[in-house]
Amino acid sequence: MGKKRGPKYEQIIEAAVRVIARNGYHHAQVSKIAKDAGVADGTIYLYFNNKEDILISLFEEKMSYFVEKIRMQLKEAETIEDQLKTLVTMHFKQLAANQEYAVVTQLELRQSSSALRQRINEVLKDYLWLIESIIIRGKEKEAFSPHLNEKLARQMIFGTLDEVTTNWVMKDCKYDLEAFSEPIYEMLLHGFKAGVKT
Amino acid sequence: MGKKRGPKYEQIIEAAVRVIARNGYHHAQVSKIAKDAGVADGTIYLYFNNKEDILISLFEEKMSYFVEKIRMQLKEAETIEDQLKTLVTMHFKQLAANQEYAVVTQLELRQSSSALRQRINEVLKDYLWLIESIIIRGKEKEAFSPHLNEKLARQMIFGTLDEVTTNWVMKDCKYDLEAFSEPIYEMLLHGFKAGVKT
Amino acid sequence: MGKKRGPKYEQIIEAAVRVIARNGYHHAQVSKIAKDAGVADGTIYLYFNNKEDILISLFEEKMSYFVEKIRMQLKEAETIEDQLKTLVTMHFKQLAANQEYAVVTQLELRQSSSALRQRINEVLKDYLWLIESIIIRGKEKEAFSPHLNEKLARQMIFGTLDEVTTNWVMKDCKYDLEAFSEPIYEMLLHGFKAGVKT
Amino acid sequence: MGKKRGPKYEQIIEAAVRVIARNGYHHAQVSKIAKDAGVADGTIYLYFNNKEDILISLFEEKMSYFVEKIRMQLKEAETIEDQLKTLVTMHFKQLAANQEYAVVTQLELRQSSSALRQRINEVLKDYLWLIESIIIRGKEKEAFSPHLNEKLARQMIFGTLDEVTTNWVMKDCKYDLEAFSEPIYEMLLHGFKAGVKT
DNA sequence: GATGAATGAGAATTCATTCAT
DNA sequence: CATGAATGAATTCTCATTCAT
Repeated sequence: MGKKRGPKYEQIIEAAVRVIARNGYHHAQVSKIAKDAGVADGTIYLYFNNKEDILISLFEEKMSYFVEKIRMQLKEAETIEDQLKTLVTMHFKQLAANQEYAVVTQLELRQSSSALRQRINEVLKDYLWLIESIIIRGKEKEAFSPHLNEKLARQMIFGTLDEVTTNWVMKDCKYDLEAFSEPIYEMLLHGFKAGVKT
Repeated sequence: MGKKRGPKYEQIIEAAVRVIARNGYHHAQVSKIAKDAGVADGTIYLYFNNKEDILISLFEEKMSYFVEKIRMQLKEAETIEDQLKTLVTMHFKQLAANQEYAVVTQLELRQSSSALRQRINEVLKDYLWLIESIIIRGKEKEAFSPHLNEKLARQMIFGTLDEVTTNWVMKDCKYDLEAFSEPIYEMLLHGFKAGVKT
Repeated sequence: MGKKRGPKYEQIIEAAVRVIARNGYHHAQVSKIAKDAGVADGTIYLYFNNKEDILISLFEEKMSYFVEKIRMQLKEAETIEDQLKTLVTMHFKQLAANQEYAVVTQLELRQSSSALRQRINEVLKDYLWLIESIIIRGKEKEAFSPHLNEKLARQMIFGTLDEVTTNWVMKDCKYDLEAFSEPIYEMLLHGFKAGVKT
Repeated sequence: MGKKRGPKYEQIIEAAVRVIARNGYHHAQVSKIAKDAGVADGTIYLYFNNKEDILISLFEEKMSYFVEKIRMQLKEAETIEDQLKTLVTMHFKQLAANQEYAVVTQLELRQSSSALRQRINEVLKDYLWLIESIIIRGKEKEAFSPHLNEKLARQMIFGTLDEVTTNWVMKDCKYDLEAFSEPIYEMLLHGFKAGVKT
């Protein structure tokens, strides 16, 4: 049974990100991760139950930090508009700041079996809910159309951010992702505002 | 080398869709596909160069039909608004009508190696360009904001449609996907109209 | 059952030599031979029982011609010494004149299964016996040592000619094989003369 | 990558000799070798890079021992004549002592692809050079004809020994191979001595 | 006679996981 | 705690041969 935490736990996760980013999901063997982490193959299994568990843990670890950072910034934002802007900006900013991780989440981890992706989605739920709560508050405060379907609006936000980021990663991160924050924010905002008296 | 066309070519593609949808990408062995298609294993290789070629061909075949159908419907649409509406509606309608295929594209085929996904993206380009051309015409006809970034708008459309469809597939296609056409269309339209005097 | 003879019989044999020489034994598929011979795959089986039969027949055909040519030349040779000289010279001369065939016999056909090589040896027997008969006559005429073991002497002749030819083929036939006739003849002759009063 | 040596390295090589001798080259599957060696299939790949590597290693291992043994015996031989005699005797003696290995080298290993045989020839070079050096010394010491072509003489020796051994193996090793040492030695010696004053 | 589309058996290799030390 | 040697299941593709036309 994986007994989490300990210095090696982090080492292994970091090694997994590096190995997957460099070699691709399908060439990221446990033995490579072990070597990169500076531990023996068997040691991996003292910290994780199996290979899938490494990937889930990697995603959990990184994602909770990702969401936490956004959650904190959102507290600074006063209006709903500012919150939406903050969300978009922070999403791009964090992924642009960690391109190795971006490659892993946008491209490599998607090659995992559908079973694993189900579990990854569980981890994502926290973030999706954060997005949805902005929509809900936007409707309450009449900043967004009262007819807005919250789930669909959330899917539009996440789908758009994800597609834009994936395109950027597939172009080898060679242009400025954060520059898209403003136009994406604009389009989303207007999409949600429709019918609101201004 | 695969000499395409012939009745068995279609049989094998259809069998591949069924086998992948039922067993998942990683358990879709060539022998299973052959059996389901009612041909010998070796026969597969008279029509396809290798397993990957089956998947590419499957996607090409289905996707070109998918796009062609939308392209034809678009001709009926007079205004840009109608065209956007048609795009969204037809996208959902066709995937809703072929749930087995939807599972294959939204979930299973994404597990393919990055090499294969590169080739899948090539096939997608035709569709992406069709979407982008609607945006461009929309700007020309001043139906959409003149400041609209065409690529980003295209990514918003595709990202949204894809995310909505994937969520639907992951919920086992148990609700009505086509019902989302209207609200999604509305959000997208307003997102693009922004700043246009009406 | 292969009903030999007919123009295609020869075509197929010649095609087999060419295909094996160019592609190597392991890449000489029946379909390639058929194509090169300008007949359908199935036609091969009207003239030969199976793939092995093509190879055996090829060897038989070529070998009987090879031996016949030597046998005829031997008639011109008056002394045993001349006969030995003729044998060596003709062996090299014929292989040097048909390098494609030399590659096939010296390198490619040896990769065949031991079962096939057993049958090839059967075909060789005629030639081996021709060699042996020279030895025997040499002993009778007291040109060779009376203690000579005929089988061993024959193996020495054939082993030497074969090794020399194989080395030549492995060096891409790029030096003059026939030039070795004289020195090889000399060594063999003296090897057999040993102890004979001269 | 194969980390040679260790008790299993030897086990696997010995198993390969047995399996090939019994089943023939083409039926010597890796799994059979593993089973015979008493290890798991995968273990093979901890010691060898691939199947071909087993065969090369087998040949290297055995051949270097074979040559070393002859080299040592040659030191005991004072005259060139003794050396030639030793060479012939030891060649036959060692193969006669290990009939399973003789079958492998004389028949089975020759079925390998030309790529593999190229590598086998590399290993053989050491032995061929040992033979050639005897010829050279023989000429220097005027035991052999000064006109002797060293390469051809070497090919005569090796070709003869090889042909005699192959004939013996094809007759199921059922007569005494070593008994041929003397007559073969005699023929070779006289072949090389020609023209030498005695 | 001639065709060629269809058949289907057979094997090397990888890599997540274990467990004796 | 940590190690790393050993395990063994699992799958694509080739090609000699057949037989309906």
